[in-house]
Amino acid sequence: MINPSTIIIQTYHELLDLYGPRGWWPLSDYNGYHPENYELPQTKKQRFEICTGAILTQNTNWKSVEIALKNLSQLGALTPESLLKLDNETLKTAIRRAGYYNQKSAYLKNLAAFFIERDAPVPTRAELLKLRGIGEESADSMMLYAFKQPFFVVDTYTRRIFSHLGIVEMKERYSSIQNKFHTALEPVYKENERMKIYQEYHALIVEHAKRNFQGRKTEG
DNA sequence: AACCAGGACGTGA
DNA sequence: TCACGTCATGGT
Repeated sequence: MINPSTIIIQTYHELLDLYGPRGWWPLSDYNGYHPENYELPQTKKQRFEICTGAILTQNTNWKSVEIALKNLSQLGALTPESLLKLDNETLKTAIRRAGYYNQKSAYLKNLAAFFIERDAPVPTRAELLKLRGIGEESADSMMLYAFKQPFFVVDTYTRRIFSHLGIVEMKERYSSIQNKFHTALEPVYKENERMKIYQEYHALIVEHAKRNFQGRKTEG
């Protein structure tokens, strides 16, 4: 029987050797990615941009999200307060390229209202999950990249790659897969390091999937 | 020309 | 709980 923890740890090092640090999450203030700078984000505005991107990128190409974010930025609407003031048609037009603009426009306003009402700097995962439009993956992306909390992000690429490696199943429960990664990596890294490892690992998985699975459905 | 992109939600079984 | 349809635009 394969030991999931061994596979998870080995694969992390292999991907890191292959691609190097990725510098997620991209921020417009830094002209995109920022490899080996784990001090970001530093402002509420940057955290809001990350959470906005997390919603816009749901089942959507990141290139399209960049265009939508740029449109919002040009409207000066990349803060919770300013985005909330946009009328819905303007907001929908700005994010049109990212698809699902009817739902996502509503999701973004909910998100903005949450950012304004909440005074504490770090929300809980459960609080994020209560918001419409934020499921488990988006919540973890926000916790990990916007709020620097140690939650490993499980996406479809993770399912594909590690089902191919024989340690998860495609339709396995999200929490079950996440637990395998947490269980594997918790004993190896201190809590302070864990956040960085989870940030890099998810980014490396996406990078690897983009290069190897994009445009074809065969895999090696 | 089908298929996919850094998913989430509502519904009916 | 599970399977399936829906949401929408653009690139390959």
